[in-house]
Amino acid sequence: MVAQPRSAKGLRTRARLVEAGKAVFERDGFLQARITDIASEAQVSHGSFYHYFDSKEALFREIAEELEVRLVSMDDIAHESSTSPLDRIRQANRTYLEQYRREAKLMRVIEEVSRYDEDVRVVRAARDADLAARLESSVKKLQAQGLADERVETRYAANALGGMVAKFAEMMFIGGMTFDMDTAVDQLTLLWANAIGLKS
Amino acid sequence: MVAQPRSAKGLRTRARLVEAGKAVFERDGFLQARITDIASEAQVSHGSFYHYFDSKEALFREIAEELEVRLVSMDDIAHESSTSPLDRIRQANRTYLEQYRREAKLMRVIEEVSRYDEDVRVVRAARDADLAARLESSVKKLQAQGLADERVETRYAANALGGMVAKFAEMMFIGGMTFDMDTAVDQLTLLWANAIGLKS
Amino acid sequence: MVAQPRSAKGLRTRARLVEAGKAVFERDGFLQARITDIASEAQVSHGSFYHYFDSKEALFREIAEELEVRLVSMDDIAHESSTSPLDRIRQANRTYLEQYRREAKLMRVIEEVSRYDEDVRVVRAARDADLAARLESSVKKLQAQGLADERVETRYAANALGGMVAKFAEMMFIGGMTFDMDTAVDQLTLLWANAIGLKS
Amino acid sequence: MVAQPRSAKGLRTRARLVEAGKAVFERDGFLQARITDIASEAQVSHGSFYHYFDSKEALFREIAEELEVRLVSMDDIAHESSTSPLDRIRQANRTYLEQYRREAKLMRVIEEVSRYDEDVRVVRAARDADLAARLESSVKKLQAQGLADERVETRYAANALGGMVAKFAEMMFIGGMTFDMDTAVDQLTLLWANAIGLKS
DNA sequence: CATGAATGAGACTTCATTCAT
DNA sequence: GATGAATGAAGTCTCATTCAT
Repeated sequence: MVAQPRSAKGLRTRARLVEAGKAVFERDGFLQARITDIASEAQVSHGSFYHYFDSKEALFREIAEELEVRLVSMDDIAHESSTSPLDRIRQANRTYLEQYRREAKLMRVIEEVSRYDEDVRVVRAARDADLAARLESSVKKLQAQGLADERVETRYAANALGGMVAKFAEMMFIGGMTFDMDTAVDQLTLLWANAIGLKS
Repeated sequence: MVAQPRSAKGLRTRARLVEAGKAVFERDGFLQARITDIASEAQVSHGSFYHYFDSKEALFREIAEELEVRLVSMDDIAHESSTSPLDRIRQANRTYLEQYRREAKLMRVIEEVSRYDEDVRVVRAARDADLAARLESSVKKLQAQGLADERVETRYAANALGGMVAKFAEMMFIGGMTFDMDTAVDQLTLLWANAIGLKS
Repeated sequence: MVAQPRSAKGLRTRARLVEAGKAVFERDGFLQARITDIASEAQVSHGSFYHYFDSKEALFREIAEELEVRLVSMDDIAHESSTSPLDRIRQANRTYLEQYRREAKLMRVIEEVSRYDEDVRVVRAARDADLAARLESSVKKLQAQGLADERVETRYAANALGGMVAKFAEMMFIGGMTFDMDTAVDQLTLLWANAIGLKS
Repeated sequence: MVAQPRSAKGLRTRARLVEAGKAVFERDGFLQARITDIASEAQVSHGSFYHYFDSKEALFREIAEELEVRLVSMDDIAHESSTSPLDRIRQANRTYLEQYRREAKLMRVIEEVSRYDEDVRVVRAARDADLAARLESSVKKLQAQGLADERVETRYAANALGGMVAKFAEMMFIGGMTFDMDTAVDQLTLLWANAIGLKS
């Protein structure tokens, strides 16, 4: 049973623990991270951790959720500024890769934890689902306008192409494979546009 | 350091441990699996495990490698029986999905472990790299024949499209999303062929 | 060291803590009861507890003492209104059982704590001793009047018979054994009167 | 999950742990006893404890059960050698007090733990119930032979008088009150015989 | 008087691995 | 080859109590 901080000081301490958690998780991974390390990184006693969080899992879930929320909301912003279909796709791909790069270390841990923590898996999957839903409606619109291949099943395509970008980002920023950012954006955009048969 | 079994009995015991390991890893995941469980599943005393394997990791690596070898070799076989480029792509996609389905439980654990065990990650990545390499040479050939979009950078495309299929399989067989197998094969093939601008 | 409250407000807060303590101890037992729970039950901050009590033990001792005082003092009242020796015994037994029933939950905890807190054990034993002392003088008087068995050693009898009633109450109200109240009073009285050879 | 020892050595180690547990529990009480102390008393490593017992509670339950079994079975033996009703009562009382004295330290801890461990409470209560049942049938028989007060309800009397002896033993051997053994036996026997109106 | 943040001692428990038989 | 007893490092978590505000 954890307490919500009721004072400014408590709020600050809690925030320090979140920051410390991020740093330690990024550095050591989830399993290797010890409560003790997180506490001392945050300059609080070991027991104070348990004022604010029930467990290591609870802290990680909060960090993961916060990241997911941030990524999705930034996605939204990105979309508004686009114009032509091709530009929108390019913009979305660039945004995705750049965000992934910025949070690559944490993404690596999220990918790890999502394999054995159901809560994190759900949060993680929600972002993919959200992305896929938007892609799907976008492809549908293009088909309706006669601008995309009619044979493409939108649900399959959205998940496949969304997965393609996600996996590519993972290979690029976590897997250690070397790709050039601009080329990556261009190529993913080209493959995507081709795949759905986008007519410029 | 473990001894290679020299007697038929030792060989059988070792094989039983591998089978037991597969069963327990599939059931409990890597972290939850305990040596004790594996040993008793194999009807072997707890201590005997260490006659044959250095550690839990060592056993898992062997199981993972064995699976990867099997998957890649089946891939090869699949390829020989194909004819037209489109059929070859279709056949490759179908084979991939079917193999993944067959070994989904173990694949899940491999995905898990590859996040924190470097050895497993390398093995896991090797398969993707192998697949990508073949895809790359295949796309190159098609471009040379004027049958594929010249703008496509083969290395990027191979990794992106290989990743697309891999990720789709994961969503389908581990992530719990519902897709129809035949439709999945068709759609992945369509997207792929479109993506590289395959001219029939 | 704690301060005695000097203000009416402090007095009320202290009383609330005592009430809350009783409730929580009755509900959770002594070991399971946490200061936090008692404080929040009393609508007081966690830290305020230590304004009024040195420790969980100190609070419990106060509660236990207050209860013991109540039981004993009510005993006295009961005695004054009795007439014949048999009636007095009956009345004492009934009073004891009824008081025990009323405070059964707390008695349970007192029995628990008296096993590992010397102070509580002393308080608890004092009541038995007090009761036994009165019983002893009562039996002595009866012997002097030729109304009770001369062979009975008053100190042994007082403790044995007092213990009999105490233990019976515990079995009945804490141990979960089913006895009828009126029958219990009658039987304990009969056994008691017989035991000391009371001549009516 | 604990292992049953399968070798003579294991059997010995387990027995050592039980002995060590008894010693430490008697010395420190249940709450103060630490696994570490029990293990080092038994000259085994801390972790070895968990080969044989799930927890401190599990070990204590075994010790308590073993004692109860021993007490009840010794009771049986005692009964066979008696002759007249009065002698049988005297013999039973003496046996009870002597056994209690012999195991007083452990009885103290059992009384303690039975207040917060349901399993121990049940085991503890079973002995009282067993004793009460035998007393009851004994009183019934005497009533049938016209040798005991007809007004006595056997179930109430059995529990009350059984409780009397039990409580007296506790006061005498745990509570620190000073009583002479022979006098105690005589007086309890006298009170008991009187209480049920035993006609010699 | 009241608050609640901070502390840290202290114990439990798990399980991979070693080793004597 | 096989057994299973023994080890002990390592880390989690609880909660009574203190103290600055």
